[in-house]
Amino acid sequence: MQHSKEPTRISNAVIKRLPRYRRYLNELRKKGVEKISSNELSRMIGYTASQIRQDLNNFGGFGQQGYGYNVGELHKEISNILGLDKNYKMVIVGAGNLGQAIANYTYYYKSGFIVDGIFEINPRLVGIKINDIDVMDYEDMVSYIEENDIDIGIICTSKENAQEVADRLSFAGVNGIWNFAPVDLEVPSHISVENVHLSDSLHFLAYHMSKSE
Amino acid sequence: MQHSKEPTRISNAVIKRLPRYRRYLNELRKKGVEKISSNELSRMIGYTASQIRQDLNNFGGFGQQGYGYNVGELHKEISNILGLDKNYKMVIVGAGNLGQAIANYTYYYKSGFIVDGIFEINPRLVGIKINDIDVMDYEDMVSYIEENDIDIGIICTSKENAQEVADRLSFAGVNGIWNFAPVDLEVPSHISVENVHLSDSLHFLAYHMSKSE
DNA sequence: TAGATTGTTAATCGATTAACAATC
DNA sequence: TAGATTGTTAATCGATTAACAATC
Repeated sequence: MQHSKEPTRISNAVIKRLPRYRRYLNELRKKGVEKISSNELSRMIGYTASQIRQDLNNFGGFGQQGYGYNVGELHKEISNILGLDKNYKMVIVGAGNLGQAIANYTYYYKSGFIVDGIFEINPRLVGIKINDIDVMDYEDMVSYIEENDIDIGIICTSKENAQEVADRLSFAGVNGIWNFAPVDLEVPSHISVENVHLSDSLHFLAYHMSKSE
Repeated sequence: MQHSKEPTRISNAVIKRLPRYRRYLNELRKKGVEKISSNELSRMIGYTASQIRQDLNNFGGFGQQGYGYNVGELHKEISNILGLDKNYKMVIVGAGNLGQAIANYTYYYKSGFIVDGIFEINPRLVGIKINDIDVMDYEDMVSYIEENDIDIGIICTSKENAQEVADRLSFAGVNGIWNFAPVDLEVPSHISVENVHLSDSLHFLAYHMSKSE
């Protein structure tokens, strides 16, 4: 009860649920729904009402007793908590299939994640454009990141090159790394890493498929 | 102590760690390392030795007291547990950027996941090949899946179409769905769904970036 | 045999759920 | 006011870690 807000560290289990809350709230908002109770949300999302209230109260009391939560307001609060009230400048490293796919995949633009450039070693690809984004020489990456205040590096290289790329991104000063290479990276503690391990995901699916037969 | 093995359900927390164990064991194997202790593994992977032993003992005693674990053997055991001792036939639904990327991304081939076909509504794309895989008419998907014993459907459509696709895949008889659309699907309980929610992943990264400043 | 390391039980920690008083 | 629903504390459940006996 002393001091300001957010005294305790919030667990990742809670944070992982926030984007999902946000997605449902966004759908409700688009449908013109103004108000929602934890019970109604529970029925939609599948988490218990108790958990929803518990989760939200980690960040403050967004609801109103006897009424529920205001959909638009809660959506905005969660967006803010997630850090979506600003834009993020990103570069992709590796212009292979995966890098190209991510350059072309514009879904996340809406929430302020902008791909600013693509870096590649293969000289054949340097100079072309993908989805109107320049493919540049990997050797020029560090200076580019420094000069353009890039926030996030997206690693789309082979697993053999991924650590070297992570080192260079860290040195250049990104704050976050979105890693698609199937390897765990070592980076300075002030840099955040989020892994998308597609093969792990597929193996997890395989497990459940082979069990349910 | 009665009955056969695996009496209790294994938690997803455990299963999620298995692909990671497997990756490290594979690297060790390639380096020619034959034997590893839970303590050495712990130092590499970052889980506690206790947790590693606990995890592995959910499936049986793969180690030898006073010695440790045989790398090759353990790798194989984990592969089997995950269901990687067979091949999986997959179809991609949606030949947009993401679908094309996945068709081109051949990383998971190595572990027996084979893309057999791509289905698309847009008639302009029907008939072309992507990475030597036929793009076929979405209308023909159900019969194709039935005739070719497809195991997994990969959903790369918009979120608006994803549920309809999931319904059709379920009807056609796939056992698993790998869902890249940013929406949670409803499917019969015997079908396994694994979500890759790229925007959620990016939002999770954004949270940690904005907190560590 | 002595040393090492597993397999497994017990203790701890953390996350989820239940309950209910506060309050709109 | 009565009814509804939150915010929050307490109870439960499950997962992780510690400890150690079993055993190679």
